[in-house]
Amino acid sequence: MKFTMAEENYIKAVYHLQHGQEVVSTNALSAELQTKPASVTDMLKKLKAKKIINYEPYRGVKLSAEGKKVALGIIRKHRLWEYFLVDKLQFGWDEVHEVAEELEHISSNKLIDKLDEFLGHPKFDPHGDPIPDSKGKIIAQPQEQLSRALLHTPVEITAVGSQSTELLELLKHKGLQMGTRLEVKKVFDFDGSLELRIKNQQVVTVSRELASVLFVKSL
Amino acid sequence: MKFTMAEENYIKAVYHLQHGQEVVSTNALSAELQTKPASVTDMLKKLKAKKIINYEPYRGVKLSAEGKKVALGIIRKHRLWEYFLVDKLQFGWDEVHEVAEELEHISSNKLIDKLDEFLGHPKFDPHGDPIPDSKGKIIAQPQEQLSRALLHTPVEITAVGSQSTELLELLKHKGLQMGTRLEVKKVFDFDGSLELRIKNQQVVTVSRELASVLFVKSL
DNA sequence: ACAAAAATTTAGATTTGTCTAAAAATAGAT
DNA sequence: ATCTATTTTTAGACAAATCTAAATTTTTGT
Ligand SMILES: [Mn+2]
Ligand SMILES: [Mn+2]
Ligand SMILES: [Mn+2]
Ligand SMILES: [Mn+2]
Repeated sequence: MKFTMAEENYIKAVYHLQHGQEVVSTNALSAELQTKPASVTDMLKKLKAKKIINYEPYRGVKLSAEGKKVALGIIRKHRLWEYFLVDKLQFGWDEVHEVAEELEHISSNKLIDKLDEFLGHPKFDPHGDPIPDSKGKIIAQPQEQLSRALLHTPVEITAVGSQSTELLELLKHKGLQMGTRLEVKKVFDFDGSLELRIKNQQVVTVSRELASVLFVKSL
Repeated sequence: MKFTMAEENYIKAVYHLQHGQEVVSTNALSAELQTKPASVTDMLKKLKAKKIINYEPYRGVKLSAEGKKVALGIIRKHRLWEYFLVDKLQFGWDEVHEVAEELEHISSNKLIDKLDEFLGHPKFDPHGDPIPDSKGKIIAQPQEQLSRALLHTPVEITAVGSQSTELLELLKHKGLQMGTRLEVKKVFDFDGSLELRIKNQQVVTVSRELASVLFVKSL
């Protein structure tokens, strides 16, 4: 089945918001997509008619099996294009999300499979998020939040929990990026802020908010 | 100024149809874009309001200076993406037009300039058409039709005058492509068909219609 | 259990891009 | 010069995606 750009953006948003949640609310979609709740309701009816979502009025929404497949296809495109932009075109990892937001809607499947091959079948995008394969299989990575990491234990940043320019600007300023190695020196109970030592470098302080959207793995 | 996908497709169509012609007719646009003449009229009013075209009812349409700039920007994107698909992703030159038709609408200028650099600033697309530079400058290639080439004179195919699958299928079958060297052995007055000797290879016959959309340069 | 608050849906309108059918203008032929 | 055929525009309608305002349903707090 074919989908419009608007439909694809809704499908992807339901997928992202569904993580952890049982069902996704109209308001959550409205906030995510920057549209009014009334517009969301209209689209949910349409996607229900296409059997992409399970939806009952006032009861929230979930992707159908078919809907999950479609979502993973869009996410695959999004992340492969992001990888391309950073790896081949030398974009900064904080500049690619907007562009990929458009590129993910190019319809050709042949294109995306050839791109995948050209890039060497990358497993993770520049933000550390796993890239689904052509069958829609995705690596479920056990994500450990930096805010829960053990003290004095070397870890490496493997993913960030948001693509907002604001977050990426802050990370760049603090000298943090994908693959940065560090350890937590101290956690302050008053505000939840953390003091980190970046491998062989300076000590930086990060807020509770920041530490909760940074994911790490132990080394 | 920003343009919708539909607007961009109209602007590009006017540019292409304008070649040679003084003005472009509503019907010509209707045929090129596969829409009804009434729809074309509506869009022409909109583009006139945006000062992209010069248009008077019943008098035909021409691009304004601004419109030409916009058209060249879209064509630049289209041809760079075609080059990328053939050169980096190993697409056949007959498979890229449809995909580029979508990719040309990705808005980021930074993307297209970085792509240009990545590709090594190519001057011609896979069909032999010149690629405008970032300022909109385009090489005006003196195109010599094969149907007008001198007998027994070695020439090289430099461009094809259409992107239709039908044409490209025929060329593939005859063993003709960009850069193929050949000479015209004979022209038959009855139907305008030509007998060609492909460099160091077999002799093939091509119709008048085919010879008129193949462009060559003398060697 | 019920009233108030919050969330969601419905109703009706708008924009964009398209269509069909009918009217108007232009071009072509005698 | 006039009639006819062709081209083009206008008028009115429709689907997609959005909005605002109002109605409805669900949730929450006492
Ligand atoms: Mn998108
Ligand atoms: Mn990403
Ligand atoms: Mn196009
Ligand atoms: Mn081309």
